Order: sequence, then C-alpha cells, then structure tokens
Amino acid sequence: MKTPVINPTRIALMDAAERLFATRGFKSTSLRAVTALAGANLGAVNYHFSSKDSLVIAVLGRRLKPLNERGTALLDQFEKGRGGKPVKLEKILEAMFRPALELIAKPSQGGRNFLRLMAFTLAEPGKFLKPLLEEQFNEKNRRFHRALMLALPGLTESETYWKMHFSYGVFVHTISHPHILEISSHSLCKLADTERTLERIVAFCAAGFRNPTHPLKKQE
Amino acid sequence: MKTPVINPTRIALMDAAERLFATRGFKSTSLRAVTALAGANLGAVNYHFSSKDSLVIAVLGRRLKPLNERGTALLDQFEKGRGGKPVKLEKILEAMFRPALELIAKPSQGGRNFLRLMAFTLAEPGKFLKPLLEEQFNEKNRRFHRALMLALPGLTESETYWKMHFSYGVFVHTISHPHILEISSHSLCKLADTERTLERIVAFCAAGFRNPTHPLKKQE
DNA sequence: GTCTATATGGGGATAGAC
DNA sequence: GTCTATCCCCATATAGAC
Repeated sequence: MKTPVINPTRIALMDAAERLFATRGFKSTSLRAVTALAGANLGAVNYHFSSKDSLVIAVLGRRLKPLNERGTALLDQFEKGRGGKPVKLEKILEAMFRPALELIAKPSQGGRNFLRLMAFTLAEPGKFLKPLLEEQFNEKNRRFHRALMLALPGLTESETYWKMHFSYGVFVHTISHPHILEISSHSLCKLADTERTLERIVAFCAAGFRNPTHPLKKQE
Repeated sequence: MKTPVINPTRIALMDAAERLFATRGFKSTSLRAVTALAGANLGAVNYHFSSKDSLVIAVLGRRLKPLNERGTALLDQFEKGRGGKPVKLEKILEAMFRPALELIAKPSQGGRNFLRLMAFTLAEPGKFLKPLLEEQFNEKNRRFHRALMLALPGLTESETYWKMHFSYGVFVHTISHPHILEISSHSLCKLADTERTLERIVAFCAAGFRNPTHPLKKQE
C-alpha cells in the first residue's frame, strides 16, 4: 500500500470531494466545484490523484478500512473473556453497526458525508467502485457470518446470509435516508440520539434473526 | 393529469430510458444513448418530453402510481371481510411489498429496471425528484401506518414509523442489491424464487415489529 | 411527427509558467 | 507544489428542413 502523503491541499481536496460527492453525486460534481471548495486550483486534483476516478477511490478508502477494522475489533473484544461461549446476537449486531453510526454522531460532519457517499456509491450501478467495496466488505462479512452461525446454531448458512443482508438493509436505509423517515413520520422520528437509534436497529434485526421464516399463511 | 399520449416512439423512449438510467444512472446516461437504444433520433426526447428531467419523471410516474395503488388495493382487500378486526401484521407487510416484488418476477424485465432506477433515484441526493417521490409515497405511508397501528396496539405512533422505515430498508436493499447478497454469500442465496423471498422479508420484518426495543444490555 | 445540423455551454485532462 | 491557459470532447437543447 502506498503511504498516503500528508499534504494540506490533498486533505482539503478529499474533504471537499467527500462533501460534494455525497450531496450532489459523483457524476454531477465537477472538479471545478471540488477545487473551488477546497480553495485549490483546477489542476490540483489531477496533480494529486491523477484523475477524478482515483479521487473517489481515495475518498472511500480513507474511511472504509478503519471503519471495518473497528467493527471486527469490537467483535474480537466481545468474544474475548467469553471462554469460547458464543457472543450474544445483540452484541454481534452492535459490533456490526456501531462504528459507522458513531461516525454520524461526531459533529465533524465528515463522517455523515462519507456515509451518504457510501450509500450513493452502492446504488450507483455498474461502477468500477463496486468490486473495490465488495472486496473491502467480504472479509468483515465472513467474520460476522461465522459469529452469527455460532450464536444461532439453528440457522442454516444461507438463512444467516439472508438475514445479514436484511440487517444491512435496515442499517443502510436508516442512515442514508433519514429525511425520508422524518418526512413520512411528520417529524415524529429523528436520528438525533445515536445510542437509541442503534438500540432500535439492533432490536429489530435481532428479532428477525430469531424468528424462523414460515410460508405465508391464510389469515387465522 | 395530462392524458398520456400513446405513441410508439414515446413508449420506446421511456423503455430505453428506464433501462439505461437503471444501469448507468441518470447523469451518466446521455440522450444520445437513449434515443439510439429506442431507435429514435436525437431530437425525439426533447420533442416528446421537452427535457431530460421531464423524461425521468415520466418514466418513474408511469409505474409508481399503479404500483402504490395496487398495494393499497391489496390492503383494502385484506381488510374487507374481517368485519372491523385488524388485519394480521404479516398480511399488511405482504400488501406493502408484493406488488413491487411481482414486478421483478415478470420476465418482461422492465420492472426490474424500474426498481433499480427507484433505488438509485432515492439515493441520488438533492434532486428535484425527491419531492415527487415523497408525495407519491406519503399517502400509501399514512394508509399502512394506520393499519399497522391497528394490528399492533402496543406500539406508539413513532415506533411504528421507525419500524416501517426499517422494513422499507430491508425491502429496498434486497431488491436493489441482489448481487451483493449473491457475492457475499458465495452464490448460496439468490432472489430467484419471488414467493420465498417475500416470505423471508415478511417474516423478518414481522418479528422486528413484534419485538419491543430494549436498551442494549451487558452480556448475560 | 420525424430527422439533421448546429448552437452553446461545460466537462476532464494537460502543458508549461511561476 | 501551485497556478493558468488551453485542448478537445461530449452533453443538452433548438431551429428548421423534410
């Protein structure tokens, strides 16, 4: 891995890009806008990153790796001191989502931008970025899948994957479209309290994990 | 509402746009690509829709209205013949998701494209499209929220909104990123069987609805 | 109603001065 | 390392011929 050069302009460019990509999308954000917001000149991006595409990859990579690492570290920590007994389902889910949720809590606002960008990037179809992301997540996925299988010995491998996928859906949708929740609930619900949001998500998903899937029956 | 003119070119343009927007995204799709795929000429879009923006709105509106109407119709049907007794939670969730899921099942492929486009549009930030969508969904939302409150009298209004939001998350993520599920599960899980997928989603969300949210406790 | 040609603007990337 | 000027391509939208 290349050692990232610590350069104020470089950082400013990434911050600006993170914010603009997150609010306007990748294609709709011009390098002119990025450099202007960063207080740099037009050529700066191409000098520091050599292309617009590489800039996004850099922006994503900067946060993604530490984020996933913190998740697995948290899981490790929960596993330690249990003497081989499986970690409780709720704790596993907490380890899955807490790091990303805490990014939102920080007022630094950079994390919020990043998570929006992540959601957007996931949705953006056919992009060269997807392989990168999947690669980034595959290890974490396997790790958590194993923990979940241990915690819920009744589930098959495939059922566990399905429910992991559902849980990611709950999480991604919640953090990337908070405004939808706010509007549809007529401002009754807000993400303000991170800890409470995490509890809600964890409780919802945990129940889903424990409940076996039955064929849809007729009423009564 | 303007009566939509039935014109083969117009239809072909919408189909082409639906497919291309869904696979490449809105901004990355040029009118050149759309008209080429539709077998029309470059000017056609501006003649029939007057702008690229209006084209997307037309493409979304074409499917969104009937889709939501079918959902509420299904709920109506479930409510009928229950003599005032609340509809069972599972049936409500089924009514919420079945219409969209059935779009995928059809081999006509247009529905799949549309759903991808929907997810993409939801993610696309700051777009003029968002108000339109929210407006489209607000009525359906209110309708289902009422049904859910009746089915689960123990929940507060706001808890019900939260869990609806989570459920949409499960659904949207599942249908818009099937490849993520496939890859992360090493091809163990596929969306092939619509009915089974619906069952899984409904079971997962129903459990989440029934489970109360508790503060995260220490292990054991 | 359909097509072609074109107007007009904006984009990413580059080369070369400082 | 930073900035400016510029190249060249591609986009949307329009005007006007058929």
